[in-house]
Amino acid sequence: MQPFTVDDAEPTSAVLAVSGPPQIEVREASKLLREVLQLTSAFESKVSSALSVNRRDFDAMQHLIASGPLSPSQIARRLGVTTAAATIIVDRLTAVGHVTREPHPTDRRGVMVVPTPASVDAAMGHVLPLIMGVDRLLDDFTTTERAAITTYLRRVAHVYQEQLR
Amino acid sequence: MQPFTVDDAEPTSAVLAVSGPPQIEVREASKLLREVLQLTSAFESKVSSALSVNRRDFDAMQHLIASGPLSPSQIARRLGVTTAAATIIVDRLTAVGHVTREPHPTDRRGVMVVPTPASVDAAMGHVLPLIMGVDRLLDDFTTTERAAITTYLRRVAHVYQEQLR
DNA sequence: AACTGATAGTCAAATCATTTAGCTAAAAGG
DNA sequence: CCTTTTAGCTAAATGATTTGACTATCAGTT
Repeated sequence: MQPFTVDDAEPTSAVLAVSGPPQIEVREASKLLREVLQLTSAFESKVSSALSVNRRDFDAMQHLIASGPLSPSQIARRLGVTTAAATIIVDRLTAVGHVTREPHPTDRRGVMVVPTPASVDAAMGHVLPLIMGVDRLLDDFTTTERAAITTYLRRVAHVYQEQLR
Repeated sequence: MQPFTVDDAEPTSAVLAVSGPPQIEVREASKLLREVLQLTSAFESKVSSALSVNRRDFDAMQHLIASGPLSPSQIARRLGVTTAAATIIVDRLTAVGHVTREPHPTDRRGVMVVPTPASVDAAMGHVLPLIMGVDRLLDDFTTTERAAITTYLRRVAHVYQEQLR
């Protein structure tokens, strides 16, 4: 059995759906938000294998691309792993040429992990169409609609942050 | 160094931000969407450890809770792992009492993995406040605003699906 | 300048998670 | 029946992460 088939066109055998899912009723928008979450995960898996790295290493790459050079400890903090793990992640990324280790200019203990331009470009090639495609959607809405969408998302983020403490 | 600190109140040393992040300009909403994605991941990690399971096993639980009893192969398909991995996931979930293995009523090869009511309740206790908190946000918008939000999310999902082929 | 405590990065060994490959039993379709 | 497919499992191999060192450096005290 190989992993990663995304179908799930399961018959589900509606007859057997005794003790089925508990019915939590939420609105369309809430369901769609959840769906986008799932799709993101699938998308990132796809890009990861396109760049020949595992999900975790790609996650590190995303941070490096979004924020520029980071130290191994910063990477560790952002990914929620130990610094030992970060060392190994940087080892793997270095091995495939996605990053280089540069000496930290002022702290001689430190290391700066710098994404290579070629890899940034490669990653961008996969990710930009999505980012831009999503951003362009906003053009089809009126100013007030756009404002509502932004406010909604800001509040969603806020609810998440609340629940995170 | 322990994992999972969520702060990242890094000084970032604005001076050193030479070769900084490439500036891809997108609108507020797009950034917020990305932020919600990150927060979701943090939230799920938190709930996972509250339920004493790893992220993957919690992912399986989410599917079981959302869809009701599933076979190990269905779990494997949904998580994108091998059926061997699914066996082990179900082993671990069984060990901590989150699921039971029941014989499939009609297929004697098959197994139904059933989430235990207590664990469903426990998981719901963590997840429902978030789900409901997010869904309630919609009440503060007008009908047309709500429609815009829903349409936006539907289209976002669509763009993701496009990029997934 | 010399001490102390914290921080940065790494390594080796142990632990945990997943895949690969192979196996048995049962179902499904000629 | 007979063949092929499907479901689930196991054991061994591989991968990934943590734990617990250890060294070098930094930053603040005195």
